[in-house]
Amino acid sequence: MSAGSHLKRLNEPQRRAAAYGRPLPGRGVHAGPLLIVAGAGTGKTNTLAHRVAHLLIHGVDPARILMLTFTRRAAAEMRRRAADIAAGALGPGRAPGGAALGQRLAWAGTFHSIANRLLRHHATALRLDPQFTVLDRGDAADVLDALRTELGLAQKEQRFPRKDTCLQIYSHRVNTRGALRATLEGQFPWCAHWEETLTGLYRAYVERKQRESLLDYDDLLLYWHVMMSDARLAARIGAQFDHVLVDEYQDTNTLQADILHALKPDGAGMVVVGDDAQSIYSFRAASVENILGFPDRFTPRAEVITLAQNYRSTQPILDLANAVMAEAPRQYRKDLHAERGSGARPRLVTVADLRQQAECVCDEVLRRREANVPLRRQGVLFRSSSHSDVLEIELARRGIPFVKYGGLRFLDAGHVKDLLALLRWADNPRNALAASRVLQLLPGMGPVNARRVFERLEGLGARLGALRELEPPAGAAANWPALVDLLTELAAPDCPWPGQVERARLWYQPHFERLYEQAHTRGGDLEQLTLLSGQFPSRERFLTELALDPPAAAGDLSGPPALDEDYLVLSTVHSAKGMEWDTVYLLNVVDGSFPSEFAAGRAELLEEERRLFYVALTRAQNDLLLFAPLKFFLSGQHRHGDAHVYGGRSRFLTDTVLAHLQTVAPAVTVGGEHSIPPTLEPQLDVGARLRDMW
DNA sequence: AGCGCTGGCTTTTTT
DNA sequence: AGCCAGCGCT
Repeated sequence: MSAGSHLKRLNEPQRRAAAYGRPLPGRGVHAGPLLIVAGAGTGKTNTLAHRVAHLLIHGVDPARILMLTFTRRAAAEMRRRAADIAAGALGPGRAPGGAALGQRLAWAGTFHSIANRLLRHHATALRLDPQFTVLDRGDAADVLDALRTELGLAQKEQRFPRKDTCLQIYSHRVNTRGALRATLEGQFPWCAHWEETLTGLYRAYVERKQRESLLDYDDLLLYWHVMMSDARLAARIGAQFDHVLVDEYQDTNTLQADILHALKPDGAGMVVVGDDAQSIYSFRAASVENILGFPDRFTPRAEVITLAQNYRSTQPILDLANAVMAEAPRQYRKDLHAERGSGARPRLVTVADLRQQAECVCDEVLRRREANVPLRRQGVLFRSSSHSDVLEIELARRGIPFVKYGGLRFLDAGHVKDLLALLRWADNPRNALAASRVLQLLPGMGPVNARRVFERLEGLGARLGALRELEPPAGAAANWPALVDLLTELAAPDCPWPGQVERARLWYQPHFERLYEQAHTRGGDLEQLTLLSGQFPSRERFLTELALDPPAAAGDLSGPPALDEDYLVLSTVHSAKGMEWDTVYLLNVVDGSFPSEFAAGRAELLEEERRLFYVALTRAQNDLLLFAPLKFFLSGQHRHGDAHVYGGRSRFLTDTVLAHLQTVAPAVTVGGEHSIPPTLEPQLDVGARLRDMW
C-alpha cells in the first residue's frame, strides 16, 4: 500500500490538514500547531478522523494521542472512525483490528471526562481524595441551596437569586477566569447588588466541597488547570501525549484554552478544529476569541487551513444559510459551496398557532416516511426545550416514536436523584447532600433531624456501620431499622456491584410510591437505571460516568425506543451540533423565540442567536422547513401571566433572506374551530400534466 | 420539628 | 408551570 493512499478520499485542503507535519519513519509525525477552520458540513469529523488514522499509520502510539471533544458521543464516533480508517489502510495482520485499535485510543473524551481521569490518577499529588464524588449540575445547585439556607440568605426583604442562578454565576466566573463583578455586570445585571453576599456563599461552597470530597463540573477543569500551573506536573502530563487534537474549538472557554496551552506551550502536535460561525455557547463562558486568537498564541504562528467545500446540503439550503450569515456585522466570511448541487428551495410555512404547527410537522413527517425517508433521517429542531411540548403530545397521539435531546434530563427527576443519593452516600459517607436526601425519605425526618443524624455519624468517624449505634428521632423510628440494614449492606466492601441498585430499589419502592404522584409512569426510569448500572464495573465508575454523561432523555410515555427501531429526533439547536438529517423542521421561527427574547437589546447575544439559527439551517441535507406560527401561546414567566402573543416575523428573515425561501400561505381557518393545514407539496401544474398526456 | 398549603416571582441554551 | 418563602396546624 502506497504512502498516503488512506487520504485519497479527501479533498486537497482536507488532505493537507490530515497529513500536516513531517513523518518520522516508523516513529510518528512531527508537527507544529495547526488550526483547521471548518465550515458547517465540510467534513470536519472525517478530516479529524483521517488525521488520527494518519498518525496511527505512521507509528504514533494510540495511548499518546489526546483527543478532546465536546460530547461523549463525538468521542466515541471519532474513535470508531479513526480506527476503521487506520485498520483499513494498514491491512490485516499489520495492526490490531479496528475495534481493538479504537480501544487503544484511550484518551479520547470530553474535557471533563479526561480531567476526571487525570485527577484520579494524580490525586495524591494534589491532596485530593482519589475517591472524590463528581457532582452533576442538580447536585451542585443543591449544595449551594443548603448553604444559602444555612447562611440565612433566604431573607425577607429582598429575594436572593435562586439556586440555579447562583450556580450559573459561579460557573461563568470560574470558566472565564475573570472577576465576579464582570460576570455579574455582563451576564446577570439583575443580581449585581448581591456581589458581596454571593462571594461569601461561594467561599462557603468551595470549603464545603473540599471537606466532603466533592467536585463539580467546573472543579474538574479548575483542578486540572491548577495542576498545569505546577511546572513539574505540567511537564509530566504534557510529556504523556505527542498529539493533542481538539474538536469544536470555537466553544472552548478561557479555562480550557489555558489548560491546552500549558499542556503544549510550543504547540507541538496540537491541532484544533472549529468554526467561528458556529460559536453558540457563550452562556457557558465559551469565548470565540480562543479560535480567532489561536494562531497568534504561538511563535512561529500556527498554520491555518480552511475547509469550505460543503458535502452535506444542497445549494439552495446553503444559499439561505450564507444569506443569514452575510448580515452578521462582524464575521469571517466563508461562503459555503455545495458539492451536491441543486435541490428544493427551503420553505417558510406560516401556520395559525402551535397546535397547527404540530399537526403540520406530523403530516410532513409521515408523508416523507411514506416516500422512504425513515424517521431517523428527519429531525425537528427548536430554540428552547419547551418549544416541542405541543408537538410531543401530537406525536404521542399519532403513535410516532421519537427521542428528545436537550432539556429536562434524566438526572433532574426527583425519584432518580433519590435512588442515586442512596448509592452516593454508600460510596462517600461524608457526602452530606446525599445523606440529607436519603434520610429525609423517611416520614418524620425533616432537615433538622437529618442534619443531627449526620453530625452524630461524623462524630463516630463517618462510617455507615455506626448508624446502628444511633437513636433515630421518634417520628422516624418505624422505618429506621430497614434503612440502617440497607446502608450497612451497601457500604460493606464485599457487597456485589450490579446487585446494589436492585437492592436499593427494593427498599425505596414503598417510599417512591408514597412520595410521587404518578409512581407507575415514572417507575420506568428506575428500571432503566438498574439496567444501566449493569454496564459499569463498579459503583464508583457508575456514579461518575452517569454524572459526566447522563442519558439524554427522561423516561416518558413510551420510554426510549430500542436502538434498531426507527424514531424521529427532537432536539434543541444546541444539542443538534454536529448532527445532520435529510429533512429538518425548525419550529417557532418567530421573533422572541428565534431569536430568543432574552437576546433582544444586546448586540453580542443577538449575534449568537444568529449563529444558532445558522447552525440549525445547516443541519439539513435535502429539505428544510421553517415554521412560523402567527399566534403564540406563552405560559408563565411573563409579567402578565399566560397570554397569547402575536409574534412578529423573526428579525433574521429580512427581505434578502426571504428571497431564498419559498413561502407557503397561512392556512384557512374554517368555523373558528378546525383549521386546515396548508398544502406543502410542491404546487402541481395540473394543466401541464394534462397537456403532457397527449 | 415536620409537613402541607398559599401566594408572589420567574431569564433560553449544557459539559 | 415550577420555585421558594412564609404561615398555620399537627
